[in-house]
Amino acid sequence: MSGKRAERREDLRTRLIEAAQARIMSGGLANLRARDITTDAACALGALYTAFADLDMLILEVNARTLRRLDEEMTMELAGVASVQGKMHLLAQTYLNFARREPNLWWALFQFHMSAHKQVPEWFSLEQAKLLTQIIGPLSALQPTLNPQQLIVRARTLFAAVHGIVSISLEQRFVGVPVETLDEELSRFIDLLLAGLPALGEN
Amino acid sequence: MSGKRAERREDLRTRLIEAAQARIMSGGLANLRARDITTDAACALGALYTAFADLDMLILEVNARTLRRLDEEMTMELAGVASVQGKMHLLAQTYLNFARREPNLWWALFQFHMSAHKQVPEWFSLEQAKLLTQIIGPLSALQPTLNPQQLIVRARTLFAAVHGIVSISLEQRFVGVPVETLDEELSRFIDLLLAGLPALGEN
DNA sequence: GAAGTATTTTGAACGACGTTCATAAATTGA
DNA sequence: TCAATTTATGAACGTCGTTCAAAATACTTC
Repeated sequence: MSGKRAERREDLRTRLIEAAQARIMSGGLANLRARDITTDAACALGALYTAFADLDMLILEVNARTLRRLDEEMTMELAGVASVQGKMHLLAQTYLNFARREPNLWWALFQFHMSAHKQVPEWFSLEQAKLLTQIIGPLSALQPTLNPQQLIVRARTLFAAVHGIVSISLEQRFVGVPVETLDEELSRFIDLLLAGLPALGEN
Repeated sequence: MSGKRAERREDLRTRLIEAAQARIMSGGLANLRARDITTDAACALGALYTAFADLDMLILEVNARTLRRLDEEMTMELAGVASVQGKMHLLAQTYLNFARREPNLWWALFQFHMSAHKQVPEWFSLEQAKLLTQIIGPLSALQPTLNPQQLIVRARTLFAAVHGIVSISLEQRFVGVPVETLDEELSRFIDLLLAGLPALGEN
């Protein structure tokens, strides 16, 4: 029976992913070690390379999980909200809260770059695209003249702006800037976007 | 004569910084190797650690140079511009152009995180703060009711937003989003900010 | 169920990395 | 000139991701 084989193999993959996730969560991507992961997952060092092509691919799986959880959380939060303004505020706040609650896993999403010339798998790109879809919903109401392609570009721009604000604040890159007022500052920023986006017209 | 000593020491530091800068420029921070740097600088491997505490401190020197050049470029570009709107547009465009022209050096500014529990030196934080100052100038005209501390926070927010847009676009994190229209998209975004900031009032 | 074959698991070994340090070379002061 | 002191050197160390021959396990056939 080859089902047993696949089952054991899948179990190993799951253990490795969960061990890696726990390690990233507690120590950050920079302190992730193949030997620690395999020890935690109770398997040999070499076993990692029977389940994944290399450490990068394992990290990518953890990142995919993180993206999925972020996406689910946004879907949950957005469920009971009717107004476009409320949705936009909630998307930004949920993003900020997620980053604050799980900073290391969130950081891993962006610290990670595919090494050498290996391509990011398509399934991961699709996972990323789902995040943009969350924004496109309310955005299309604010800028109804944009076509689908323009909506994607605009959604990416808005996501990037919010992400930049959240990330530069959380990593405390600039000294002497308080991190406590970030919620308020981000909310003001969304207000600014909400006020300005309709005026952008067909662009 | 101890002047000779200091002179030779400073010469070594300069050679190492320039070698590291060239290596980062051509291969990115991820492919920077201590052995490559010392070979290029025509000194022994151990010499690096007589001139700098470790590789991180050398990278920090390169990043400081990059920050200075970016700051100088913005000062130059802003020289002949009178209108607040023009200044804001120019700051964003200059930032984008710099990132496009020297992507690896620009990336190194943000990829780099001080390892372990070592603190970023004060002289580097001051160099970073100068970037914000460029924004505070025109910003204070747009929001004259903000006090100096509020201006710093707001300037950081605007910088972070623009940086997020530039970085996520340039690293092409989201597939299927064209990078050609980035200038136009960024300019629209600045328009949005310029239209909305005065309306934010005293916040 | 035993024997033979195929698959999987293992961890020692490899090469590359940042960093250190005993030693060699160079410089200084008398 | 020569001893004292400072500086430069690169072999060696510990750690990392990754590989691979060998051992262990699973499967097939009789």
